Amino acid sequence: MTEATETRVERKERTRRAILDATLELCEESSLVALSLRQVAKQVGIVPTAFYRHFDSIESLGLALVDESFVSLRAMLRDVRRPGRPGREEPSFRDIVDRSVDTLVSHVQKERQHFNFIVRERAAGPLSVRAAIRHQVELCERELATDIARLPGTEEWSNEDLHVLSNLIVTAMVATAEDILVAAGRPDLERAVGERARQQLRMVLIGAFSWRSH
Amino acid sequence: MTEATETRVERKERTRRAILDATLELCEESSLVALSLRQVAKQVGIVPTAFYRHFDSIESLGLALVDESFVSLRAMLRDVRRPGRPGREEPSFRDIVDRSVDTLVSHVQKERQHFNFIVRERAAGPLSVRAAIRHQVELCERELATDIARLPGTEEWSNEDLHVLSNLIVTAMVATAEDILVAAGRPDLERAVGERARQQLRMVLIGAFSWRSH
DNA sequence: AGATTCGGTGTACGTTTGTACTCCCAAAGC
DNA sequence: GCTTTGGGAGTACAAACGTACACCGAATCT
Repeated sequence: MTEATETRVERKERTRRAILDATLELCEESSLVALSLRQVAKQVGIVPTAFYRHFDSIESLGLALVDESFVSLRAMLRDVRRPGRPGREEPSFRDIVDRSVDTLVSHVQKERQHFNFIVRERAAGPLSVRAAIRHQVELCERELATDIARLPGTEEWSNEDLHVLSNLIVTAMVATAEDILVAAGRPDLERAVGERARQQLRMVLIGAFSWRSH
Repeated sequence: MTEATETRVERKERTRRAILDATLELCEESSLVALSLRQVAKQVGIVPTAFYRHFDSIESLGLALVDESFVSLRAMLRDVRRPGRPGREEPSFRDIVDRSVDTLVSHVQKERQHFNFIVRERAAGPLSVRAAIRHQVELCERELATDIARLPGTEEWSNEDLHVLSNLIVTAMVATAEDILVAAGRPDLERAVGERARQQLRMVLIGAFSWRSH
């Protein structure tokens, strides 16, 4: 118990991780609802019934993966939000857009399995998993709305306006993430998707700001 | 053979329809990849092996449903595109947006199963089904791009610009369709989703047009 | 040192799965 | 009227499924 072997919980955690990883891998070409407990067990290298020591159903496994995936996604959002170089005064829209899209693209590539999982299960997972993902995405929209509210020129937008805009942006970014996943491995395609996302984001922001100012 | 009984092909077509309908119904809470041939057969009321008389796999059944769903969706697009009253000169952006969103909302409600199927299988279906849906959506984007190109003020946009915009619009409309499906049965929510889509579309159009004109 | 906890194993069960095979019989073709 | 055709029924089977149960052995606790 001193330092070398926390082996009991340690080992359990290792198997748990193996289950999560195996599931992410198997989900790359299928979906949670088409996944059997036995497939997961085989991939992990444990006997089927041992699965229950960690999760009591595929569905609760899915909920754990949602949590994990959004931890990773929120880390990305923090990266985007991190203010630019301290010397600079106000980063332009263009700077914000460029950094945001770059962060999204590289993060999706780095955490491909997590994004793949979310995109897939968001539409087709077990009901509770879908609900959990919808909820998390809504939280992201709210966060983005408060970020936008801090931008100069948005002082007198209503909450509803803010949310309409952030919903559109999140929607476009989710779609971009999907396209990056589809384009995976073809660097030219990936760059095209990123460039398109940049243009779209700029367009949306221009539209939002020039609309609000009548 | 005169008129009363085209019964041979007629009957076959009837069973085929029953299979398609049963699949759409079963897919409402699951997904093609989690669907078994036997479930479908039971729902239809035929013996499992009879399924093969009509499709040689769940996957090809899915492809048939994609075709069928997009026939329905294209009918909607024709409705949107149908020009306003002949007397009127130029319908305003606002008119176009309002009619488009209204058409989308009512059509999604009327063809709930088809849209549900597409939204679900687009992300989680068998690979070939996903590819088929992506292809059809791309066709819709191209159609929309040529529609936009006919609008006054877009004369010197590049093809790429047109496609970036139409991609954004289609993305937003797909997301709106998803939200309508989630909101199904709660009329106030449904109206809110429609209203949000209207605002977003207007925003996007304003952004696109004021961006292009420097 | 002895008792306990618990992650993992092995066996066993009743279901459900996809599919191969043979058979049936009414509509279609001759 | 006899033959052909083809959608559907029925039987059959090996494989994979979720899960219940008894069991094991090493890390943990007392």
